[in-house]
Amino acid sequence: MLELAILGLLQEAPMHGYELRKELTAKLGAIRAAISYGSLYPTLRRLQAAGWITEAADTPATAEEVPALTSRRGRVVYTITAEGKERFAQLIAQTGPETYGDTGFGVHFAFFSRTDQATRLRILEGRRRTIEERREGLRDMLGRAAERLDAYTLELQRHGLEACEREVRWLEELIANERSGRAPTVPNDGTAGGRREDNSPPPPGESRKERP
Amino acid sequence: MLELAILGLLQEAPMHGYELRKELTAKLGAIRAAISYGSLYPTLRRLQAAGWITEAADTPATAEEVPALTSRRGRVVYTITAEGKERFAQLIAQTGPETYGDTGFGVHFAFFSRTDQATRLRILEGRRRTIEERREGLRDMLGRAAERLDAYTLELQRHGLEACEREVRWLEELIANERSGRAPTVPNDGTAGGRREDNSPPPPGESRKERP
DNA sequence: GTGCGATGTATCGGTCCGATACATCGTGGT
DNA sequence: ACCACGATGTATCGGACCGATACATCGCAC
Repeated sequence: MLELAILGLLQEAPMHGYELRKELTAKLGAIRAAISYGSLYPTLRRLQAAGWITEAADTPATAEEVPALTSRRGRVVYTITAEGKERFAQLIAQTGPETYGDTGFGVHFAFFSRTDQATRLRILEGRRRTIEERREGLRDMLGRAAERLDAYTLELQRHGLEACEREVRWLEELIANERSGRAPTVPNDGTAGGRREDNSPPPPGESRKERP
Repeated sequence: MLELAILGLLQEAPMHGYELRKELTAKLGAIRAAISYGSLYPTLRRLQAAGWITEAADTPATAEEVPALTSRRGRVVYTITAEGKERFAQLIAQTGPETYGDTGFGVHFAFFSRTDQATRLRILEGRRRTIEERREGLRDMLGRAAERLDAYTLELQRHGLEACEREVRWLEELIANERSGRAPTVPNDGTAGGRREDNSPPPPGESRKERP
């Protein structure tokens, strides 16, 4: 999963590790907390060994002018290679069980703008299937096995069931949208607030002021 | 996390691995898919080495009668020890950042019927704090950095934000309920009260008897 | 002038997962 | 009478990922 995410991000611009982590956190913030360096750096090493990215010290071209003190030491910039782009295309196009799990789906979805429509549809439907199954499992539990579980566990299941139902509805919408031809849900104009059409009552006083 | 869950389950009844996994999946079905044997068995080994559980072959006492053919071979039953119960009490009572993450919170919550009220409250509030922070991060993203992200990523964030808001509301309810004294929430029909004959006496001034 | 938070790279031990292997049991189909 | 198949059941291995930790630089506020 990390491999896919890194390759996808480096396709937008070369970056160094710290930056990569920040972008990763921004892009995947909805599904995972923050990528650990303990996985990031080894993965970068692995990608480099496979020839999918290249590593270059970030010494400015005018290095001789400020050689020692301000030398920006250590900063290592990673760039994706042609083989890396190929690898990304291969990873992003392939679907399977691991694509439908929470993390896998999230990462794939985050790169939907680089995924062709047929694959997008396949992933959305596979994810829906997965969540529907989880939902049915929870329904069964709340029905048949309810008396075996204590009230807290039951409440947890109930909350999980609700989340499943909600996600299925969300996926339905996305699938319908996808089939109708238009790419994303609602296009993002410059007004930065996402869409609102169902709920979210309190917009007013929020017009972005500059710093006081 | 697995350690806590296993200790908690074995406190209800001795079990063998397969059964443990099923119960684990039932109890934690809302938060994780299914526990892998690749983590279950090594953890069992670890718990046994620490003296928190004991292992016993499930050969029936009348084994001599049907020695070879129907010998139920292999079946290994694990039982929690006194030290194990102590360890569980210690684990269930301690709170910290890892208690507020998705998995950690779920496992702790699933054993709330064995947790004293003060700890329950502390965990619920910590979780709420964590989700609120995640929510703020997503809000910022959707506000400030919206133009830097494509429509699909934005939609993912929006969905994540909604989930955060929903969970915060859920937690508020649980906290209010907890403060008011009644143990679990009372969801749909009010008949969800399935309890087993647990003994959870240790914390004073907490344990709820079922007589109003 | 100095402490402190952000930037930045890197490793280590440990937890957990997915794939795989293998054996037994009951049931139903042919 | 046979056996295929899915459930039950135990177990290991390689790999992905995390949390803690260490260390060094930079800008800036006090």
